[in-house]
Amino acid sequence: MTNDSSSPPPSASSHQAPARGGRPRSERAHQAILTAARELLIEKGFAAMRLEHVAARAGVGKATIYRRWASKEALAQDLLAHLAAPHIAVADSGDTREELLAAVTNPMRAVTETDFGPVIRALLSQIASDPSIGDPFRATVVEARRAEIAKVIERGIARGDLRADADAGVATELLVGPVYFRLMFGGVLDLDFAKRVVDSAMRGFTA
Amino acid sequence: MTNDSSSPPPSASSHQAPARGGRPRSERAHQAILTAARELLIEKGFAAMRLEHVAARAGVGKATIYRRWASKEALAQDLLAHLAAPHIAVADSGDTREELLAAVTNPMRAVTETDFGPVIRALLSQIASDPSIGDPFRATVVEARRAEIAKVIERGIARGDLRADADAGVATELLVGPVYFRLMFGGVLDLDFAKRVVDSAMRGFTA
Amino acid sequence: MTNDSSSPPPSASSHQAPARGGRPRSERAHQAILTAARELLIEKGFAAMRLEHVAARAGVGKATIYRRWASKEALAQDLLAHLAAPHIAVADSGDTREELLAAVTNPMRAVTETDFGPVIRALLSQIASDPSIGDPFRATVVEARRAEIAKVIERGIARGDLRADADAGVATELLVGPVYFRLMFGGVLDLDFAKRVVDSAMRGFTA
Amino acid sequence: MTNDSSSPPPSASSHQAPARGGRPRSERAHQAILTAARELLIEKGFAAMRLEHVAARAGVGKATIYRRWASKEALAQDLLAHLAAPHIAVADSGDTREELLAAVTNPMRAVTETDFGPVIRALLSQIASDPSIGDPFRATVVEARRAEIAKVIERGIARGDLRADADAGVATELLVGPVYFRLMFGGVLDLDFAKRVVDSAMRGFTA
DNA sequence: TCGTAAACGAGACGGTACGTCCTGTCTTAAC
DNA sequence: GTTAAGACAGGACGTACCGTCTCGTTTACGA
Repeated sequence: MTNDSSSPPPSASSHQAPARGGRPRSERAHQAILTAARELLIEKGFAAMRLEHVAARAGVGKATIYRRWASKEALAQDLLAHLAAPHIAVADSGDTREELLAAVTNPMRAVTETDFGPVIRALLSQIASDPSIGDPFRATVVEARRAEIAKVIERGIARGDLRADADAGVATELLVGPVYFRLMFGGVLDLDFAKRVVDSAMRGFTA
Repeated sequence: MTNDSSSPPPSASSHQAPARGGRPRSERAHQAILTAARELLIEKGFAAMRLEHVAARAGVGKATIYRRWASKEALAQDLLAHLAAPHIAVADSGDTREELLAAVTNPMRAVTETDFGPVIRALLSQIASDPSIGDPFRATVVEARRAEIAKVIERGIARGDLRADADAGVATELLVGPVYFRLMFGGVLDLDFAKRVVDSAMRGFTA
Repeated sequence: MTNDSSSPPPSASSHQAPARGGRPRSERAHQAILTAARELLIEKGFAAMRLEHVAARAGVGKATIYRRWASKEALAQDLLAHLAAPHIAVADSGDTREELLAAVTNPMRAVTETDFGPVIRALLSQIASDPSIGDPFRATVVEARRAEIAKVIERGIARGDLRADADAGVATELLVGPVYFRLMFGGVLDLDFAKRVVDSAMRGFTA
Repeated sequence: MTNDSSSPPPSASSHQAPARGGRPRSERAHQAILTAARELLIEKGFAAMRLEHVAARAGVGKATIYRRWASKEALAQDLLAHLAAPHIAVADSGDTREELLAAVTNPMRAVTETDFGPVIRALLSQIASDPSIGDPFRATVVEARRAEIAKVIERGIARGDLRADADAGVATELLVGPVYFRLMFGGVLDLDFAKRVVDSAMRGFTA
């Protein structure tokens, strides 16, 4: 992208006013809306979350919400992106097992210890069915995590800890899939679970 | 009120009329409702599916729906249970790898080749967040699949194909988790994918 | 009217449901809406009368109002027609002056002693500017009054009380115009005023 | 704050800026607002006239309107007063019938040939129901017309053309009432009508 | 020739109401 | 006593304006 930033539809985020004169948009209102939306999304779920109630809880007029986000979906996606970002990176620790464990515990902790858990729980259907939420989420959060895990596998192969033909193309599924499976379908999500997933994935089932 | 047989909630299924005199319930209406509900759930998603539209498409009054299901959730769960049942069992084939592959391809085919796919996609949030849908689903479908896979692992160990300490407690997550991960977050769901999941899970990543 | 009653738009009144099956429209709701609308129209005026408040005061959903009247204007016009009807007729009393006085006091009393006063005050602009209200009002109420006064003039001429060329074409304007003038632009509306209007109109100003 | 001359409400008109330093009010903006307001009042009526649209059409910010007029009512009343003023005076012509005719044709022409017609049509309800518009209108326009007609009657009596007890207290109602009656309730407003009103009022109906 | 001060166009603010739609319940006539 | 039809009270939708409040800019006056 080399254009000089003048294109009106703010492709990625929703933060900018459409520029020029007039009273600037209130940052206070913006944050109040995001907070109220997160709370109500968690309390009521996506379907039962009412923008009318978000506005009331944020102490804001409905128009102030619609000025920034075109729909409930867009607001929810913004929320999701903000919450997911901090729990993706896996640092190069020198210890391959430790890094694989981090690949499991990162999403697990995000999901059990932060608001990302209830929020993504509330939005699973939308991510899976509604491209207007799903596509941006896949393009950013999911791809970032996949890339991070691919690097873990590469480093493990380079260290000689993992076999040379370890399948990086399904590693994310094998390591993170179990976490989301239990998020949806129940089962404890603790460190022991994470370790058993990593052990099984490393050693395999075969005798 | 002195009768004791008229209590409305039919504990298990929703199929029986409360018996007694009067015009019997129409089987035609029942099927028409389920079909219309399935179609609209797939077309619009759970949140945007309107009982008003279900009634209209089924050529039925709204009261006829409420007489049989207490809520939109109950109707959706009924739909889900009917669609999930046929894709769980894994036959004893004598070949452990083949059985593990079936444990992956069973849910994968259900999800890609039948209406179970779009329906569960539409209901993921409800399953994850709403116990009134999630609990029955977990208690039946998920537990049945978990038990089926546990038997596969047991048979594999008995045959000597799998190591004695293969962790059956996370095997379902390792084999089926990847399928749901891709269902939600994108990625092809084909036989090659299933084989790579099974291979990785059997051999492990370690050198 | 000889048509077979199947035409859907109820040309005159707003009372009939569009017929056939289903729950019939509630007469209680209908009356409650009319009462609440009359009260609020008088209290607040036409412009500041809110259908939301009419609904609330009547204990009715907004849709129940919109099912019967297409707009605030239609509801107001219905109100007006009901209130105007009883104050038009002038009985043949045998006394011409008495009948002319009745032609003045009839609208004067309607306007000062009944709800017709505040209601028409609130609707003057609509009657004068909006044919959808004005035309029906003119065709019924105004024409009826004009015909009634024409008969009074005729009887007066027949009795020899009025000159043979008394101009019936402007008699309504001369007798009723003053009442509406004061309704709009202020001035007392009492029996003395009515008598002075009648005296002036009978004797004329000329020496 | 210790000054006592800065109090904002300019008692009579709306034209003066509150004086002192600063940029003077723009006469261009003032006229543009009045023009846009007149057009929209005529096009849409008082209730549907939006200050937001007035501002847009005048190419002016909303605050610029509110700086000059406290409300939509005040703006409308200003409009009305400006338009009514030129059609009130009745010159002493020496001919009583001619002057009485002028008393009828003055408001008739204002109403049929100038913007005063559509404007007052749009404001009748407000004049009749809302003292904030009605009182100033009565105090200026109506009283001025009443005084003008009283002088016509006086001159007519002095000339011996009218009877000594001709009732000046209802003359305005008798002469102008018919014009407003037809403005509201329909009927042609032409010279023939004016002459018939004057003839009837002068000669009376009595034989 | 500069502040100082107010008005300017623009547009966001917290609200209220709009007219539509949907929910879950209720009421009818027909079968 | 179930059916299709449809009215009911309630309440959220997304839009449109209200009257107020910043903004950054423009225009005049007095120091």
